[in-house]
Amino acid sequence: MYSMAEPGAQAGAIAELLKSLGLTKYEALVYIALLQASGATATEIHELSGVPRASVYPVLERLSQKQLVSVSNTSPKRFNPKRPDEAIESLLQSVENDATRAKKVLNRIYSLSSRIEREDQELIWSIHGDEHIRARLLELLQGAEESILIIFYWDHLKAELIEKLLSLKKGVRVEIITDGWTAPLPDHINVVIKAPPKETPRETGQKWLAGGVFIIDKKMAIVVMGSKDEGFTALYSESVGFIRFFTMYWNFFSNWE
Amino acid sequence: MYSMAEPGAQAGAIAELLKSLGLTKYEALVYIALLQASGATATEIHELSGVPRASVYPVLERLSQKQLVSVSNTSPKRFNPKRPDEAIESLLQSVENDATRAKKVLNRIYSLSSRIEREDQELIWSIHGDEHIRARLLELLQGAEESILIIFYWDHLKAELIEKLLSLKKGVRVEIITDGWTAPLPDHINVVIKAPPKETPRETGQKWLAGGVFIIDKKMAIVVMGSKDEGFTALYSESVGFIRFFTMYWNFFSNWE
DNA sequence: TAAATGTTGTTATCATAATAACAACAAGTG
DNA sequence: CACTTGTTGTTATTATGATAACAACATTTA
Repeated sequence: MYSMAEPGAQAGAIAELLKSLGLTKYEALVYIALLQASGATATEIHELSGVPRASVYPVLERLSQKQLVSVSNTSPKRFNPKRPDEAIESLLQSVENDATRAKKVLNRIYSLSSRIEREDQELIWSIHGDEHIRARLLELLQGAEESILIIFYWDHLKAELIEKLLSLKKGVRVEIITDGWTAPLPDHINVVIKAPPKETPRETGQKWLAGGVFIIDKKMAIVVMGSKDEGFTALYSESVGFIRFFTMYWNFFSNWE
Repeated sequence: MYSMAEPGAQAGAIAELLKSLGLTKYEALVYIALLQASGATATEIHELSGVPRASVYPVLERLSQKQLVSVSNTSPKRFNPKRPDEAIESLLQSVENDATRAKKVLNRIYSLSSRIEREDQELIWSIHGDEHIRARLLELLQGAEESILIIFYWDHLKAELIEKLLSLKKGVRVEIITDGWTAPLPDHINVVIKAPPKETPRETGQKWLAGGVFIIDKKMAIVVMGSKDEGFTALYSESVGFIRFFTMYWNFFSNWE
């Protein structure tokens, strides 16, 4: 039994997707099986889905609670799936309901709470992981109102960064120090090309060192650094000291060589 | 310690909501606590949330993976929550992504699968539960193209049903037998008032018997019946026998007394 | 300064509940 | 009878929730 055209092969992957809509693995598998054989009996479903026959019954019960399948009153019972787009739409709907309700309450808690003013701006926050840093960085850049200073040696992110910068509103003055630039240059963006700061053989220590400094509106700075093997770390802060330091750093670089 | 205005009291309820967005109970509780004290330390969070101090660390780790909190690199560490609307929006976003991907694949499976034609129309399907029946019924009525025949003695649903019927497109001819009608009467709707079929003392057996018959486009019939204490059951089918039976039933009623 | 105390962050361990998987059986069906 | 269906109970297995113990520091106090 090595062939069977296994739709069950990809079923596992889809099951994962359906889990975030609140289904269990079995519920997902059973539903998927039913789509391939509307009106199947419990046993047929069991065979198609790989779910133990005994488990199929309670699972179908739950699915019919959730309005994803209907049950015939024949003997043996037969089951019918709700059309997938309807099904997913209705699951999503209920998640969205929860989301808006949660949003409402949480927002109240957030604004209502006499949040202890802890001089957030004096703290330095850190983020780990390529993806997280990327997301946060783009988010922060998006919020820029006046000016952005950048030092940038990080090939991986280059394309996305450029795109984001080009999409900023005109009023924002952008100054960039980097090792190469191929995109169009609106007049509010000023690029200075500099060779990467290869402090002698970079292979000493780690390979593929990359990094960047971003200073936004003179009141928020983000520093990214990392290497292929150690992963990336970013710091960001509104602390005046932090900003002053990296502004100096930027100026130093800007006037170098 | 009986007062303290317990925001933790409702926290449990909100935690439930957040679970459908993919958070665990602890993740929810910790995040909620953080909203009340941005920039708190692990210990403070522990005190506010009731989550064991040792558990707070891994939970915060997961939350920061999910981009819901950021971490300072001070000692002790301090934590900052993402603004609740952003947070929820981004969680919801990822669920929606999964949903659309799932929808795509499932629809393909559904349409592609040489669904064994099992003469669905010969089967009779059943639904249980007030809410489920309501939802399905309205959905089916919505799909009507030509005609709807109705026998209706079910106070609970009356308002919604009327609304739905009035919202149908003009082409659909509607014939209703019921015990009372107060809404406006467009000329494609025809109502016959009849006293409920009280087959002598209805208290014999169950109290509050209610029910209805709906025949849509002469090719789909839904029958609802139930009582306050036993709950409701609905049958629906495209079986010709089923439809013929209830059409006769309708005619019988229509010409009665 | 040395000892005592408290805090933080980390790890290991245990408990519990949800889900998954299996085995057994009674009732129904042909 | 042989077979299938539907149901029940029991046992893994996993994810999550909860507790305990500890090393590293920092703070206090004598």
